[in-house]
Amino acid sequence: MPPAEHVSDPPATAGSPFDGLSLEHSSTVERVADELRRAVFEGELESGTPLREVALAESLGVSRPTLREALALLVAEGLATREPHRGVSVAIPDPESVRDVSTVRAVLETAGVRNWPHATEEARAAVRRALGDYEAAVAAGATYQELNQRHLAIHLGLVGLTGSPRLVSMAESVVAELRLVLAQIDRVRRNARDQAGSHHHLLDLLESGDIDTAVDELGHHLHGAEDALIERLDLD
Amino acid sequence: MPPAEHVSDPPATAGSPFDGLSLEHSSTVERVADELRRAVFEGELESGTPLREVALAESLGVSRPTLREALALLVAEGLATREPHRGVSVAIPDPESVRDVSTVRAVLETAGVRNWPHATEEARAAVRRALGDYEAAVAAGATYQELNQRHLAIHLGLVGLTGSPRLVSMAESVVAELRLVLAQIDRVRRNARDQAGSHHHLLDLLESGDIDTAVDELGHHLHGAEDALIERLDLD
DNA sequence: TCGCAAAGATTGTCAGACAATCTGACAATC
DNA sequence: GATTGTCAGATTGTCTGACAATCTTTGCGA
Repeated sequence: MPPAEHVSDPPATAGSPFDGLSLEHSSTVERVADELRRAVFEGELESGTPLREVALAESLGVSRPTLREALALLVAEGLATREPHRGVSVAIPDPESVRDVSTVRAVLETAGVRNWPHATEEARAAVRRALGDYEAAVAAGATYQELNQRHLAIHLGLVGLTGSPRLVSMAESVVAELRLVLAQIDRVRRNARDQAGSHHHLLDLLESGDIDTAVDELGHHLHGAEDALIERLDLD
Repeated sequence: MPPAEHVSDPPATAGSPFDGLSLEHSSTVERVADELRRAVFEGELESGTPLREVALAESLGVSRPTLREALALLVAEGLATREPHRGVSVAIPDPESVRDVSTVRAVLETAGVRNWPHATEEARAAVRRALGDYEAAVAAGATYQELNQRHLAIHLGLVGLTGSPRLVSMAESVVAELRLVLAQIDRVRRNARDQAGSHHHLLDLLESGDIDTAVDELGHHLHGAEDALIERLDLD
């Protein structure tokens, strides 16, 4: 939820003596939420698993109110669902929500791509960097989780082209839901397709200024991803 | 926050004997959050007002943990901000955030308008109804608050044309921020311009199938609103 | 007047408790 | 045999009270 804390880097070469200082958010509830997210994204918690308050609180060494706040965060992010007097459980992705998430991605990312000519150079550089990192990870044979994460980072970068913090924040939210879906799908067979080619093509189109074709390409890419996800989801 | 509860109506004529059953959500924290939102939207709480936990809890007759959960909701919605060890206070709208909210609105509402031809008839009817309600309120000389609310309902209806619950939910979030801004601006002089003409024109364009012109019209409308808001915000 | 230490206020977190509600099993009734 | 009523256990929703950490303000001395 913290919408991209750092913003203004120190003036390039200056190199303030304080660089690796982030002082982990001391908020206990944030740390608990992070741990829960991690567990969800890594597939340690299966969809539908009830998150019992007392057990979890004790297991994590925090009090129940603190854990409840963390759970509320997870619920707000769509990673878990709460039913009155029945507690919170890990969200169970259904085809309908996958379709909706894809719709949202299409709207947000298309807006970013269309804004490529007017985006800041920094935002454009971020997209190039994300693509480079992804390709490097592919070449290095990274884990499927890292590939998924870097892949999604590219798409977040596209939304970043809008220059709108709120749109990026919204994109982060749906991407989190997507990571949940991916984690569940890949719980057993953990494979992440190499999609570097498609993204590279998209970036080439943008660099050459052919925005309309880029939008089409993005649409196809997202549609394909949506179909693939739903198909695999239906197998369970 | 409840993202459109009802979804599947009973099969048309079937009509289960239980129709008007909604049994208000009894959750205390929800009721507290509702009350706080109301107070913010009605301008009873000025921007920057610190929301002291003990005082508020006592004043509302709830315990501090319960109030804290409600505050967390407000913060998540962007209606309030939390600073570590300094507590929660009513968000203070700055020009930058107004600009960002306008950007988000433009993206979401444009997506809806572009989808007009493919939207469900129900979604289209909702837009017509919202516009009708707004015009009726104008004619009846309703309060500025009701006018604002009905006006924003039209724009929510536009986003509804996408058929995406998540996009609508996101739109609701930014609209809430906008209501906060409006409440603060109109705290003293409470005037809401009559904008029925512009919206009617937009709907006419949609009905006639001239989507591109409608998108342009929407862009102008939003841009004008953004400028007007920022101008008035700077006066304070 | 300015800087600094002590006091007060406020938040972050915890522990324990109780009522309301859900779940499931079993008995009672039609 | 199926529906309904009842009960025990488990879990959540909420409250009370408390304590340490931190922020803000007051007051004092240079």
